[in-house]
Amino acid sequence: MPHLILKNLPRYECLLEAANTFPELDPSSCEAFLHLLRTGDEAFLYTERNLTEHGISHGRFGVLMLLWGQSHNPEAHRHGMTPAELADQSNVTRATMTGLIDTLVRDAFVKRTADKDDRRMMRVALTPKAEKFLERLLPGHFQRMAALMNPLSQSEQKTLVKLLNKILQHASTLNAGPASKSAAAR
Amino acid sequence: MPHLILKNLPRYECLLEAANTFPELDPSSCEAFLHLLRTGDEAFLYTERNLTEHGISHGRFGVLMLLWGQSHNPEAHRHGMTPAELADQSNVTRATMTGLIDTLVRDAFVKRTADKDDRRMMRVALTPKAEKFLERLLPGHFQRMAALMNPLSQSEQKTLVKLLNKILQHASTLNAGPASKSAAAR
DNA sequence: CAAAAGTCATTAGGATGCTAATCGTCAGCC
DNA sequence: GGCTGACGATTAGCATCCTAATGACTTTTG
Repeated sequence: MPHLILKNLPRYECLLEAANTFPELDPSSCEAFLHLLRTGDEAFLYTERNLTEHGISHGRFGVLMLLWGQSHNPEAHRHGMTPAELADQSNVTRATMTGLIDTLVRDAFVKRTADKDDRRMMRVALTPKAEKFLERLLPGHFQRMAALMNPLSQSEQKTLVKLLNKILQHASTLNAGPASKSAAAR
Repeated sequence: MPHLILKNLPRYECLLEAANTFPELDPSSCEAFLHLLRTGDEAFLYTERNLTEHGISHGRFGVLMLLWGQSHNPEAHRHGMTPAELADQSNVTRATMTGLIDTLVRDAFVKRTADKDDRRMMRVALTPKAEKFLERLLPGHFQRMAALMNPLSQSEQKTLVKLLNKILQHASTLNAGPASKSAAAR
């Protein structure tokens, strides 16, 4: 499930040429956009391979990390999280979260317990098995991140983060803003 | 199908703290990695919304763009491309490409014709309907790319591309290299 | 020339994640 | 107390993309 289906990005000259046909095309923006998606795909692929080798999908890993982060947070108010909380802090729907939790329960990585106060809710918590699993998995995972960013000096990494953050902030407002159904002329 | 399941990236201090538990964790690399994936997701989401509004999936759009690029390439040797060529230049398998072409044929966006010389092969080519569709769709698509990159000056965009390219080159070798089955200790 | 090996497209079956609809529970209001 | 509307979790059905296996065809080789 790559974000960009193109393996070889177009040369800059091709973008310049295409801009003759489409005046809306800004070659510099387009180049940056394509590189962003392509690099993100490749980086994602590299870490995901590690996860699948350990028999866990990316989505399930994300849920484990969310729970792990919460269980290691001193401000944590309660034990475990509800499926709704997990879904809200992820980029998946509640229905999808139900499915993710299903498979995690099947593999004994999390436990579902009914909330005492509100019987609509469930609480999801890591099992010791999951803790051990993460302790085995995470070192390699972090090593891969470091390996990926190896060609960049620390200051280059800071620059990258700064630039990406500008885009991220802007994209978030763009994505959240036009919930008004009609974003483009049809 | 986001790459990163985390909506809110961890604060840098949390990474520093986690590095105490996991000495393999390089906070700066980790931060850069997470920002890369997160920003890529958000940027992707923004352009994909435009595509779904026009009733086309991201994968199908990619195939159309590949065919469009080839048909506008003066060096193009022959008319159309084979499914294998399309799959090789994409990030999907040949089986997936068959499915993508199926739906594109159903929507009359491409035509399948048998290759005269090699009867194992098919040739896939855009229909006039697809050309018109792209001419209608692409301006908005390019505008979205430009809008996304708007907060960055042109020189910042160049810097971003340069940094991303370093990562991309390195990640490509990392991904292609260890085809030797044993990438990590099990 | 004919068997073996390789290539191309496709099919079958599975995993993942979505939207929409459903069921149970809670909270406000008469 | 008993409706009514809102919310939490789940289910059902769908789309996408994967791996592995299959059948048709071409090329190589004895």
